[in-house]
Amino acid sequence: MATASKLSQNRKPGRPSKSEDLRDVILDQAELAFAEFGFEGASLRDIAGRANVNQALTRYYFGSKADLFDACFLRRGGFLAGHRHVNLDRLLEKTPNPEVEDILLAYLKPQWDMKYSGPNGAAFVALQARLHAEPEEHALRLRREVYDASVKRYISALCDALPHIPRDVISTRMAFLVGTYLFMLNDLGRLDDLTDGHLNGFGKEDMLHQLVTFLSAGMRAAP
Amino acid sequence: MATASKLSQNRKPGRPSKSEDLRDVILDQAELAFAEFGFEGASLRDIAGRANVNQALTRYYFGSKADLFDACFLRRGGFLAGHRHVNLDRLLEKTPNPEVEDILLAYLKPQWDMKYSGPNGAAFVALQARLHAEPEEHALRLRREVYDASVKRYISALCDALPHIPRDVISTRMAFLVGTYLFMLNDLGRLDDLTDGHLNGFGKEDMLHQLVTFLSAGMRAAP
DNA sequence: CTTGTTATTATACATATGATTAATTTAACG
DNA sequence: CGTTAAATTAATCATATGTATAATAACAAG
Repeated sequence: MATASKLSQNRKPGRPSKSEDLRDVILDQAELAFAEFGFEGASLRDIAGRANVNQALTRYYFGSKADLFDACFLRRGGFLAGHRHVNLDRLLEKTPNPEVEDILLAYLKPQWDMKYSGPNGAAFVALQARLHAEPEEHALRLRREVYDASVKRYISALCDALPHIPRDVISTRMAFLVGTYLFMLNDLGRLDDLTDGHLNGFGKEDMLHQLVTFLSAGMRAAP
Repeated sequence: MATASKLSQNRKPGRPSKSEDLRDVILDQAELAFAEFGFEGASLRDIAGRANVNQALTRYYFGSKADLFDACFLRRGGFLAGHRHVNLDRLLEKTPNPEVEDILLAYLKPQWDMKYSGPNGAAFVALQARLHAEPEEHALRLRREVYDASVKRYISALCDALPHIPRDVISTRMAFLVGTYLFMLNDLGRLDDLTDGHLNGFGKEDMLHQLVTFLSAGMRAAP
């Protein structure tokens, strides 16, 4: 562990550790606000207020509101993509020819865990769902930048596991999958409405298992 | 077909046919704007401008901005739910014990057709996707009001077709399904990104078929 | 035509917002 | 301590927005 003096050497002068904290505090609160109200609905004043910080600080650190949103998304999105990447590495290392279920689980689990890691994790799920519903070109670029590489690796893994199914079909089904789990995670709390409350019997892990079962069967279906 | 004189008798005095048209023109333009920019992002001025109408007219006809949004959603949402209802009626009448594929197709086709019925149909799909990503209580009530009854009927039909699968599981999978097709329809134009352009070979009908295949397999999966 | 009701517009109001600038504080360093 | 650069704040700007009101236009009825 680095000593305090070493840390202060690495740090640029005039930039104390406290400021790094504020940067993250702003990001955390922005995450919550964007998730709850959407990009247009959230206001910089509100975000700054939640963070107990002057509004101009958001501009100082992140530039425009759009830049703040991007920073928000890239932070946790990058973490998520990285986690997925590692999961697939480990799986392929351990099992040369993994089952479809295992591949899907490697993909879904990080998002799942994030959702239940706390309010900000859940907020990020909502953020993703919103971003997917956004038709703007910029939103599309963001998503591609963060996720595309990882998704393509998983498509390849699925192709290996399902050699009799054309790659085009697998790609399409992978897109189905993204919609399914995103929507589902975001809507989970209200799923009871459809089940007349019978859903309470399912725990979080049960639900993940159900999702994997459902999606694996879809992946395996003869085209 | 009613004569012009008869029509003018049915109409309330002081409410000429032209005004009914404007009401719909506003709804059409609001639909496009809400779909493109979201509820907060769309502005009444912009909507009124597109409709070549004074902004105060939106208030005159619909009240608040939120009311306009609701009217927007209920109009086409009601049409959609009705279409689904009829489709299931006809299916059950024709085939007492229909296949899962037929049930799902009856559910999905109306939305599919709407998407390709023109710009406003496509906009409504985007609107739905946005509304689903919205955590507000009001958005939830809207969706439930429009869709819940219809969805529950389809769940029952699926339970009959899959007697060995518990109702809870079917309900959950039906929720999966909604997420899948909504995001997919909304994302369809950009699906090429994942397939390196190979998707062009699939026509609209092919894609619907692929979706039904995928979802049917998921529905049938042993839980 | 006159009247009363509805449809439509022109205009104004109050406010919330993102951006911006200048001033102030904080901390590292010589 | 004093200097310097970065971090943080206070205050202002210009504007876009939803709401609201009053005036006008269109139209049916008598």
